[in-house]
Amino acid sequence: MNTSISASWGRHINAIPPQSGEAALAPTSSFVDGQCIYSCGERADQVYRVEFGAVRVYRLLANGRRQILAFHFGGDWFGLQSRDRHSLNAEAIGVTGVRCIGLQEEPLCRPALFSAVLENFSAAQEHQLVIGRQSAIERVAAFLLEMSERSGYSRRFELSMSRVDVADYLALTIETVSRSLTKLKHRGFIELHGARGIELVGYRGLQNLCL
Amino acid sequence: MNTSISASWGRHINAIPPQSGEAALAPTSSFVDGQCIYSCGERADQVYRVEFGAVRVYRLLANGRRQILAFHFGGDWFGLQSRDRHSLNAEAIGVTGVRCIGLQEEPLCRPALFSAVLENFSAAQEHQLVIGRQSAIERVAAFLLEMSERSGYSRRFELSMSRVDVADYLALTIETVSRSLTKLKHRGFIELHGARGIELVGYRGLQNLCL
DNA sequence: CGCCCTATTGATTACGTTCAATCTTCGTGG
DNA sequence: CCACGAAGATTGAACGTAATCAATAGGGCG
Repeated sequence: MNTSISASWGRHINAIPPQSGEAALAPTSSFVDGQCIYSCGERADQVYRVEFGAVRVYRLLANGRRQILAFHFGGDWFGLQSRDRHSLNAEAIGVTGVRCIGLQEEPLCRPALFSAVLENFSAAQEHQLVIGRQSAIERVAAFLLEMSERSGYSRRFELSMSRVDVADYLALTIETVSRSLTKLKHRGFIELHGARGIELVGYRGLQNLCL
Repeated sequence: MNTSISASWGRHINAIPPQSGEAALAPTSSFVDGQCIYSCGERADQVYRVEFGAVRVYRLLANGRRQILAFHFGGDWFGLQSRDRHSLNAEAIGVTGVRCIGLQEEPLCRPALFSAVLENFSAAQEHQLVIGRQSAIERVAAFLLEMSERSGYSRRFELSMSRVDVADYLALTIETVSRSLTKLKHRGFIELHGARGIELVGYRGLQNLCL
């Protein structure tokens, strides 16, 4: 059995009106924490870009197990699928702004979209490596480095997601994530500032853990 | 520690001359078992399509651990990267024919390529689910169903890869793969015919295992 | 037929999960 | 501003699954 999933909000209704210059192609919608952006089974006729906040893309398995496949942050494209219906769910993490672009307006083969998919693909492969062949502590170290990279390689940053999300991203339990963080702290690689604050003290040490 | 990796062959030299009709755009090369098609660090200026045989795409980690990210079979495109250099290795499994297409000749945004990437991306995500949240026996069951699907949903087929490859694909050890196969046999889901032959007796039972 | 490589099976160990209890953090209201 | 409560996070103990180490069996090829 796995971590229980907090109730998700219903779908979003009120879209922010399109901003001048961007015209009707790219309306921005705002979502609250946990709100669904799209869900498994829906038609996949839009592609999305995170404006602010963060997004988790995940799937639920029969027995309640959840796997988060990716986190997306400002500037990231997401929601592209090979089939015409979504096979995954996307939810906002905290207050999040998302720009939606209809695929009929947007040529599917636009270079920007192409490289966005390649980027997503590449990230998925990297993550396969992490969850496939890394130990718990190595996964957490890799995760912290990834999050640091996403905040412009800063030494000190705040995680936008809870331990449950981290665990379901790394295919671990929250307990193991917590224990691994504690070990990293004791080894002098990181400092913890509250539940979300992370400071990377031994950046190089963390990198050595990951390979 | 992990399974030791058999020595790989050097790079391929003698390409089969381009076939009439396909012109110089798509020369087909033939590879022997274990031969390298491309390796990590090389320039990624080509995209490939499997003509016959099979291909494994993998990465080696520092401590000798190997993760196979994908198997590719006849008709599959592979080798597309987000950066200009390969971050992975590709090797032939058995005698394998591969059609190479230079990216300068081929517009990167060609619809066929786009959907090929989406297909690869989708497969990578599915595999993330399997190695992230499935038990050993569930992974092996999922693998057998995947291989069956790749052979046209046939009930009886031959695996093209060894147990080591299966293990490194499923992020398990060969012993665990072997034990899981034995369990599946004892439960009446499959029959084993030699080391490579698989017969799916309880197709539905296998599917129930995977979700 | 015999050898070597691959696969299977067995025994033990180690790592992460599970179950359970405590502590921290953060939001709310007095 | 502090006290309270609830949710999230940490820590602890026992358990279970897969890894490891080791030995045997099977299959393919000379």
